[in-house]
Amino acid sequence: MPREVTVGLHATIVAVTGAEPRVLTVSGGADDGAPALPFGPLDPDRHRTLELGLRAWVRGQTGKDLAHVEQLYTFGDRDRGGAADERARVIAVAYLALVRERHLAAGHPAAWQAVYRFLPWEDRRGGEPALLRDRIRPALDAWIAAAPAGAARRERRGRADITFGSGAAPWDAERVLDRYELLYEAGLVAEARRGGGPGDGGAASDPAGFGAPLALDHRRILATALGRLRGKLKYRPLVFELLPEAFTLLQLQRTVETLAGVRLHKQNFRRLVERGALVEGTGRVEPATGGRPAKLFRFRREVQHERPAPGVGLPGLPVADS
Amino acid sequence: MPREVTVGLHATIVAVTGAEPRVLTVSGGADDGAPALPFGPLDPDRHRTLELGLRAWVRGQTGKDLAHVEQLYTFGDRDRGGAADERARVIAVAYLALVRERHLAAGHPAAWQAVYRFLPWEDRRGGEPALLRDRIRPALDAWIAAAPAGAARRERRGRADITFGSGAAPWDAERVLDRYELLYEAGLVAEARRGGGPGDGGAASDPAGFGAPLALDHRRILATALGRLRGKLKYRPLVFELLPEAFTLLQLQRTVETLAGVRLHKQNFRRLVERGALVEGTGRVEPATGGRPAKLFRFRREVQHERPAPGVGLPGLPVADS
DNA sequence: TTTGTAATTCTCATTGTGAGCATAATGAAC
DNA sequence: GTTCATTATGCTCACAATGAGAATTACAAA
Repeated sequence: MPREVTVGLHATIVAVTGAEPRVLTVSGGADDGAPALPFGPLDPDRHRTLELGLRAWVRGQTGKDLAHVEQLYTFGDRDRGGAADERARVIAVAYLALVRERHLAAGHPAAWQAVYRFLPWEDRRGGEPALLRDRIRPALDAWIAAAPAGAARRERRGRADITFGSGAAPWDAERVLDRYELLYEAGLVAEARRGGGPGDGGAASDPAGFGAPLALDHRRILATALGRLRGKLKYRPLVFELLPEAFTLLQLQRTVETLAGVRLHKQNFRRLVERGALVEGTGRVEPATGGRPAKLFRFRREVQHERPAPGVGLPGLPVADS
Repeated sequence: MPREVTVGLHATIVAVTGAEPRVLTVSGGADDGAPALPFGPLDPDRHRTLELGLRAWVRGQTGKDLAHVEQLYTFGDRDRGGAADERARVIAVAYLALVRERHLAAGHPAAWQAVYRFLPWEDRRGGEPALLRDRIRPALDAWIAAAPAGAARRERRGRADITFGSGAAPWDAERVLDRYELLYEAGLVAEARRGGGPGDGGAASDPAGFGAPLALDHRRILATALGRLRGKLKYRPLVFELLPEAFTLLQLQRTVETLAGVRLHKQNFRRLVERGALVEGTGRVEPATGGRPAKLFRFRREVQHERPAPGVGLPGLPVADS
């Protein structure tokens, strides 16, 4: 008898609070202790569309309506990081959702976690993190050297240079998934060492320094989500889904930086925002945040119907603030 | 008893021949006569991954191995353009595949069709097509005028301007899906008028001038594929999957133009290709194609490991050849 | 030889991007 | 009450990328 197929709707729900991007996780019910992304099964009888199905169970679990929702990717490997299920084949349709508040309905097993706990090498706001220099690059060098000399080794070297940046190639903030997959192939993230045995390398802490693991292939999904989010910031006004109604330009910039994982040049950032006519002043000012009071702005929703790609442009290179 | 879920793997197989992008279709087995994209069901027992499943049945059907394959989107609406199936909920995972040859194993019900038969407004190589000026824009104007005056109408106007271009917004070649969906909402494509009755508006010809329909939601899938392909051309060297081993720069340019649906400035195009070090000379020349003989080039596969985004840049604006 | 068609080389103006200087407006420290 | 730290805001400059086109070269066919 053929196995059945079930469809799981996975949500990567992202908010930004305290200058950190955070993701909603539930305590992992899987075979290891790692937290998991929340998900609900598709009810083929009740959910008219996949997205509506997702919204329905998220509302049921957290009492919140999702603002921005977009489909990310469909994962369907037979053994998605856990033990293969003998009874049913599980297909995971992953979504990215953005929410403003981090408030949760009380009594839920869900919790907000800093995204960079799971992908620490992605946060370069303070320059290249020591983790990258001291641990990841050496480990990658070893992985490269482990390949037979010649084309195979050059291939590994090239991939590492492109994904993690090097002299020639800068650092492409969007290649989040490429980087995670490279670390996975090199056997450096805990998930790669999970043979299927319970508790095998799946510690929720991060002793090795290569980021805390998530259940099954959920860290891959999170990497997909962060990469997509970073890419889309450039040409869609997504940041505003994460900000309060009124905000200062510095808040806006910090939120973008937080997601992009790099610092931006303040004056140029403002030039872009103004040129794009993305915001309009409210007339009010934010009472002193430590310096000269900042004007408060609100998002001009009309831009979406005015210009083709109204995003908060990320520059090519990460640039330090002056 | 809950309905079962089955997963279909849909392939948008694209090749470029005779200065036209073509897509592989099969004669529609659905409730109308429109052709369909080929697809095969996921076998949960035999296919280890979704992509392997797709490759397996494509190989079985056409005897060909796919070169480039990427996942596009997962469609799961209950009523995906056809009559709702009472027994099973069908989820469609759509893929884009690129192939070089258009040769088909003999005796197959598949056929290559020009992509622009289904999306005629997307081909602007000869300037804005008359279809757009004479039929689509007037029809859209009527649709806009049909909305209650005020915000609703401005919203429709804005969407039409952005997706189909206007004075302010140029023409964004990548917004293929947006355009199709707008035409669908405005009730202008045949699929939108299919109530479910057989033969209802599903004629394979194109009397109304809004493109030939495909079965179910397959034209939506095709639009997704073309949009993705156009976008990815810019930062990935995908064109070369569609070209022979050796080619002239004009062949390369024509292939890009064919997919992008716009003419490009020859000199600038060559500058981009050279600057990107995407190709290398073979030393041979193409014996006269009508003028001065052209050097033959081959793709430098190494670039993929050298630079982060080695694409054949599409310019922002469509520019006539000089 | 003339003509048509491409291939190839160069210029040039305009715009966009990365960086940095200078000035203004606050609250907190002394 | 002056100084200082901190942030907002305005302006300039160099340089790279882009869009457009002139000019020149190489070949086949008429």
